[in-house]
Amino acid sequence: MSQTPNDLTSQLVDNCLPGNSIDCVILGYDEQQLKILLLKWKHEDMWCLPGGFIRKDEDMNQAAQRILEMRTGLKSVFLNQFYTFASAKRSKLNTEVQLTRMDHILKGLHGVDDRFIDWIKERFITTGYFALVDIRKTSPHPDVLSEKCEWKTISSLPELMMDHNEIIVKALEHLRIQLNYLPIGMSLLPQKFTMRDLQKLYEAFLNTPLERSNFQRKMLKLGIFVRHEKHLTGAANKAPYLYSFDIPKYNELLEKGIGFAY
Amino acid sequence: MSQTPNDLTSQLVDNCLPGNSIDCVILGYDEQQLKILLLKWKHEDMWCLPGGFIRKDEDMNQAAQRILEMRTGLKSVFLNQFYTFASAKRSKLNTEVQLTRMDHILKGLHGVDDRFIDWIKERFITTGYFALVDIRKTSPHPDVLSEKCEWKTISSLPELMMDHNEIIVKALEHLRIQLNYLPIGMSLLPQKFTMRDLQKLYEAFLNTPLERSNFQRKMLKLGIFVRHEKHLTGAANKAPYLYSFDIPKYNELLEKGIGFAY
DNA sequence: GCAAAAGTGTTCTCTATACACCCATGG
DNA sequence: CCATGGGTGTATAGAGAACACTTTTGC
Repeated sequence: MSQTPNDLTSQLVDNCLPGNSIDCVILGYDEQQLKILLLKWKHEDMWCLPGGFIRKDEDMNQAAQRILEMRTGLKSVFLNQFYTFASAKRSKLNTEVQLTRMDHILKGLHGVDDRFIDWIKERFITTGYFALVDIRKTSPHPDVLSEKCEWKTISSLPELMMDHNEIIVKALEHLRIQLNYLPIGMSLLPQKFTMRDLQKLYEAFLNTPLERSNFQRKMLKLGIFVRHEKHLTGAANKAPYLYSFDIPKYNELLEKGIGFAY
Repeated sequence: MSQTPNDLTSQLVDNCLPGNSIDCVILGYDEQQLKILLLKWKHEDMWCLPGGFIRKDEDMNQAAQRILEMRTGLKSVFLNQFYTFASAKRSKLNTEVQLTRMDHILKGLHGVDDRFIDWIKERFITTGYFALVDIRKTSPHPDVLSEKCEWKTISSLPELMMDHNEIIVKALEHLRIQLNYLPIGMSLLPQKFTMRDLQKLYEAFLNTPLERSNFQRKMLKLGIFVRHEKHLTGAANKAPYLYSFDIPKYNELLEKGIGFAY
């Protein structure tokens, strides 16, 4: 296994901050369900959040953007830091079996040597970011450790590595509390959508059904929508209007919070 | 300058995580104003947030509690992590003059050697915590670098070291967004208080005057208060009732958020 | 009695909610 | 013309805002 200045060891051990990492909870919405992008390890039924490390000359927020772009192909989407996980034992949450497998996978990679193994086994503090993306615009790419990168429905997530389940729980908690200040509609829906789409999205977040006609009226009264042509679905019923967001007005309103109760 | 196993250098360099620190925005309320606890450096007109480092075997949240207790004497108060500051240049925000002074102070301390200086000059990622405390219960203590530890009114803060002003701004932003989910009344006021006290507190947060009679009615309707005896101030007017929080009910309501608009 | 602040009442408006009704669409 | 879902109307109850009125306290 030849060592070049570009191999994994030098990329990480020499160029990244030791003991600090990033994990991304990337949220999407499709088929009326909230989904999270997860990675599956090579040859193992072991899932984890997309993550990475911070280069020595790089802002952590930049690093998170870089990681997000590598996994989704997306630039400039909504991305927020939400919590830093730093319990002393978090790297020890893996079982013996998991550790052995991890070792095996790592040693099979090109450019990994003992220096790398020592580096990665230290205590790590990881900062969680969450992103809101339009699933249809993403093209998921696995990283070197994984063979799959897939959207998983939030209500049926697999067991995850280390404390990654906890990280997701915390992300969703933050989401709930900040809901009124987050651009969920604009980030998660395609550019043009129906009021029904938007309602279903809110229902997914609030986990409760909302009254159709009141939702429509209250939303439109906010004055943040542009109405477009009607959308003929081919179904035997009245065609709904398509809407998009009036972005300046949307952002202005977001500052104050977009509150709902219905 | 003798080196013992208990000196500053070994306490920090050998026992703490490198490159990671903690800064605390400790919020109190007194004389109808929000205040933050700040430290003043020895011999210099240079202020900063109380902070510290994480021991190698210690959870970061524990470390924050330890730091808070050292500066205020308080255990078990409301303490929340809110953001991790990790721009690549944040340690380089100090001016040349500040750096020289810092060097001078550090070298004057017992148990500081070159190893320490090298350690402290590396890039640091700092995690911000904010605490809500009852000022009357605190007894502020300076740390080794500082000669004063004082409450400063939020509307007239001094210039702070590095990015500490930015950290405070971010803390207040988080506070504003999470306001309805934070136990501000219970944490910042003394155990017994009047409705007027509570109103003034909310006015300080919301930065807007509220209508007295409506505030009182709406608050009491929440059903989270216990009414006590009247409080005779000695002033020539009707004496107000004292109240305290019904803690179980208060916590239950907090989960859902205590919303205000008045 | 008077001033000041606490406590309670009243009125008006606005919003949330529930549900009724009509409209478009395709079979 | 019927079933289905979209769009609009309406009646009622409750919340919020403004302000009037009464009560308590010390001088």
